Amino acid sequence: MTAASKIRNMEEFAAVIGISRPTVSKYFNDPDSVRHTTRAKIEAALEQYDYRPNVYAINQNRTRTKNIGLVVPNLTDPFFAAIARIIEGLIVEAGYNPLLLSSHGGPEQEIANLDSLRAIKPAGVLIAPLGRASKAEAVASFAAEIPVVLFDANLEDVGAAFFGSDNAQSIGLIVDYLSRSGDAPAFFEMEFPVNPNAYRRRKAYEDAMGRLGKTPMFLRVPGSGWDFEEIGYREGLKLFSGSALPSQTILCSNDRLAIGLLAAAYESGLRVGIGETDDLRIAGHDDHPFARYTCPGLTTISQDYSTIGARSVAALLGMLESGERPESREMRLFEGRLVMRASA
Amino acid sequence: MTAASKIRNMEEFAAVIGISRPTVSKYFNDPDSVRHTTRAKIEAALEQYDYRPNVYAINQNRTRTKNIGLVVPNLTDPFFAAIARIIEGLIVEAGYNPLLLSSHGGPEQEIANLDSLRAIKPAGVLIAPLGRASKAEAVASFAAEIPVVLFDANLEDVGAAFFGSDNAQSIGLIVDYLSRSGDAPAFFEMEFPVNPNAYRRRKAYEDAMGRLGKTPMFLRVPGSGWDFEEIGYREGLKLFSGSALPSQTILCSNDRLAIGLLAAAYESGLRVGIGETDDLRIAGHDDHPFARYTCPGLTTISQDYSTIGARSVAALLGMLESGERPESREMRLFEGRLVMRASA
DNA sequence: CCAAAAATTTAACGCGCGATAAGTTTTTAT
DNA sequence: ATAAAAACTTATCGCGCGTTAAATTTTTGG
Repeated sequence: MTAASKIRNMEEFAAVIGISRPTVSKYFNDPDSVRHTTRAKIEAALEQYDYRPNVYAINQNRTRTKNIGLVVPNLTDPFFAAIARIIEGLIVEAGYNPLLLSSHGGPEQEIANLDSLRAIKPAGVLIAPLGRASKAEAVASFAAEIPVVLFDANLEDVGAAFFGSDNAQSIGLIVDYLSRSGDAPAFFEMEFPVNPNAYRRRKAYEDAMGRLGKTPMFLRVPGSGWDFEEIGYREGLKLFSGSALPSQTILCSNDRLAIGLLAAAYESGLRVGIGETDDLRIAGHDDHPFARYTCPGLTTISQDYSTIGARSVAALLGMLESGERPESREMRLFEGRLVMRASA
Repeated sequence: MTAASKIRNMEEFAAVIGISRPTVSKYFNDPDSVRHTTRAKIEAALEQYDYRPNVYAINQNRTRTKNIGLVVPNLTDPFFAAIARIIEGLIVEAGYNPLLLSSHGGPEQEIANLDSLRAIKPAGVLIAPLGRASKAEAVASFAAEIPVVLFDANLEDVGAAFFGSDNAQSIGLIVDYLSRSGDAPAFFEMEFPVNPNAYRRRKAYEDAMGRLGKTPMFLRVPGSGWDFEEIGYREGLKLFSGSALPSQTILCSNDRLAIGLLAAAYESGLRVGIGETDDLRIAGHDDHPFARYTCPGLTTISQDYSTIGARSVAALLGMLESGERPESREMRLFEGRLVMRASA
């Protein structure tokens, strides 16, 4: 376990085993490429001495490393923290080295992230773009240099593939549910959302209401940025103190808005829930990690992000291992699942 | 803006400017070390050609790089996500390159993180240890090799410095407040917490109650791991359906437990708040980003983590720039601030 | 046991940059 | 203007590893 003399480089390490350096080098690049007896010798030596190849020397002459970048819009959002964690695990499992970067909600940071990634010559990059705020050209030119797969939010024709949620399906599902079980919902959303999914959900809501022969009711509130809870709360207070609502059921564009709205309803003395005596129903979308613990628990749509993550990673690894980009851009949307809780 | 011929390395870059490579090299290591006229020439060329030094070649012969590791226990916890973001910003500001790693609540991952950090030869590392679950010896031996500053949770004598919250002060403050404004609080906590701060808070609660001449009332619930909301919720349901509470005021060891407990209270039909007609008061600790949006808003203690982050980074940078470790281990605890909301 | 195949060794180069020593040019101060 | 100081150039190593070609050894299959 303890090494008397510290090994300084691969040469010395090879020497103490009694194996040539090129063979050791081969081993580190692919343990199966050497005879199993020599592999055993090397691995035995690895136990004794704590030698590890110098990553900088390894990568110096490589045009591509074993690093995979993972860029998310905002790690402060538990939704992205959770999906990032899943994807990180998959990358490690595949023998690559994940590099997690958060854009903190800003397109400048997103571009800065891509720049730092360029510097480390990643094998590939997974990006959940900021969306509307994304400087799409910058991301596109990055994707022209380095294999990129997008997830969560799409940018038209950028990257080799996109995996996300089927907003049309999921919003349709929850509008349907809400309409069957009570009033058809009004749609609570920001006037100028940062995320393209928000626009898709708006459209999906409109379509779903149309199918049911009902007129869409929009509760469009001012506010920009990523402080969704704050916006939901602030605008909720206004809403509940003002004139009558178009519907006693409110579907929020996402859970974070709904969390703010629930707080506003509570503070306004409105009872939220599906009971006879309740004043209001509120539903969300995303199944945010905290949606279980709102008061009452938030009825919402659960995105299948473990599948989204898995498929995104698989698509990227496919490109890396084949060494070629797919002839056509793959794009898959996965269905959401209705999660019924007490709020609607 | 566009370069006809791609620059491949520093030699070529120096050639197109008409400057020698060593000078260019000097520039990249310290832009102020060259004459301002040559600096201007280089920076003008940087605009034209998109040359960037190969980070791997730069770091190959360095024993220390410009990388600073940042290890947090769990990025899924918005509290750590927020503090990580602050610290990241400070590191970038200082001209270093942050590397964010989450231990995902597990000591194995924490050690794995330290191992990956070792491979990139960081100048220094900031660690918020898992605490009780941390394999302290592993962290200590890491700190013997590489400059380390701990924050949030302390490990006895590990690292060059520790910055955290003064749990004795903050718990004292909120116990005092709760006692003055109503019943003295019972203390809701996990039986075997993962975090050493939890033990300090337990002790602080005991002391604070002692100072007030009251008998501590512990609500110790089973549960381990990091699913605090789940534990608070599950055990809260049991608590509220069982025998009478020792006090109508409950102070939770942290906000995430409180969030779960609030959900349980709501579901149990208990009204939480400071009003005459309310059944129960609940308070927390940490000022979790979502504490504003619970129903009712959660009274809690706000940790001064912008100061904790700033001091931690400053201490580490101090070591790096002086090139020597401080003779004595610095340890500072910062006071928490009472945040009064409707829950208590 | 022998030939063919596979694995390994030896020797050597190159990657992109940091670093240094000695010589040259430019700037600064008197 | 001139000497000293500062900045720069030229030349040259070395870092730790990947990679290759040719020579050698070991393994495999018949």
